[in-house]
Amino acid sequence: MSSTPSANLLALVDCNNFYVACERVFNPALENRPVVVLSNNDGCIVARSPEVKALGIEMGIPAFQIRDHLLYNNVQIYSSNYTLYGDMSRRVVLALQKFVPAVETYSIDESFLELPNTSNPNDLAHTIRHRIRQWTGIPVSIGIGPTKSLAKLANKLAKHPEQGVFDLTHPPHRNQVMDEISVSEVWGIGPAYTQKLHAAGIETAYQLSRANDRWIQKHLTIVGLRIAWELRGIPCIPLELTPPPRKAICRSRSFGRPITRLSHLKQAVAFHAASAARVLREQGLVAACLQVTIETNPYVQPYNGKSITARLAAPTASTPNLIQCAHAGLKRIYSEGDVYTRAGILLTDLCPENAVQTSLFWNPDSPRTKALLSVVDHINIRFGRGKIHWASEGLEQPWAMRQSYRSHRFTTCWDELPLARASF
DNA sequence: TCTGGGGTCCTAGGACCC
DNA sequence: TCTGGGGTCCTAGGACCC
Repeated sequence: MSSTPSANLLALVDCNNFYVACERVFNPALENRPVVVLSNNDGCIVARSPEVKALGIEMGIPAFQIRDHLLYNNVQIYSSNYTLYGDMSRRVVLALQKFVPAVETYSIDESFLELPNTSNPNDLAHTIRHRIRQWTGIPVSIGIGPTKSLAKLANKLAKHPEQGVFDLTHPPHRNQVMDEISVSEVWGIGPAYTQKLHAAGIETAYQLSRANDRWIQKHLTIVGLRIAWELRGIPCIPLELTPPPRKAICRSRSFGRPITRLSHLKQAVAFHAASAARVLREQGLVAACLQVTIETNPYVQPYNGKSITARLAAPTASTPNLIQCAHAGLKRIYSEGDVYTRAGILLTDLCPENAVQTSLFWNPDSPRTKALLSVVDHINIRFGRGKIHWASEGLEQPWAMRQSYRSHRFTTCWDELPLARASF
């Protein structure tokens, strides 16, 4: 991991209502109309346009609970289209790199930038904001501060209409502003910490920054202490310009409909194992440990969730090996009669492929196996994911997730390019 | 009556993020 | 009928060792 001390000012660039913004880029008729994007399986609301927020529809609520409300208000509904959002996110980051060399991609819709000493940070932020909109179609807000936590807080204020950029660099102004902000708005302070802080009479971000270090560490651990220092303007969370090595790869999904048969669970588990194995190979990693999880509906009693962890005979990135291991685990935790709604795979104990001690007698990823997997990966990259897959992933896939309202993969799929019509 | 003490490693669970 | 998914970090406590 390479990290640089944040001596310079930092900016947090956050895409506004990112998933909705991506849909609007390719469908301008959605501008000024209420739009929501649903989670996988069309379950919950995960992105809302400002018009939807104005209707009082909260983030994260199950779509079925407000179906009538959505219909009545003519809200446009989209299934999540991560292929599209991932590609748009990549374009935004590329655009940011045109302005600043030090960019940390923090999430699909947020990046931290280290601002050059020489520039006027506010002018630069306004320029970046304007250009990102022009080049990608995505509106962004930018918060500026001497630490990541302050840049995050500034970004919240930049989200206010007509604002766009907000600067929390200068202490007297900063403290005054922080005293108006609830402590629950601070990055890293969730519901549990908020409750503890309120019980101690700490209500605002400013009060947290002034609280006693020993008290903070005792009740909010070292994590809370770092946040408090950051609010004082002392950098404790470094900018990470190269992503730290992955520690785990998880693939897990609710089913489109409940299933009971072992054969269907085997398909789903093979599908997840194949997907996780593909990520391993993309990143040049192998896994030594695999966990399989299956669950019944947690909202219906009796709930039954089971998982089992197995150590692989040797670290591997081979899809057939991982599927075999996952199936062996699945057989041990499956119980007939249960109605399952979800399955998942977790790969841990990851290490770089070239750092593995090979066995004299058995190497699961032999040159022959690697060549086969490489061909499979190349075909799927060239002709589209899933063009060929392992037979054990199944053909019918009755458990596949619901995606009733997905837009086209406009930027990554030849068959789904946007159409433009011209009339003369 | 009375049962050491210190270190390391691992895991589960809690808390947080987007 | 219908309730997301993928991560990280930290701590406490148990197991184990000498």
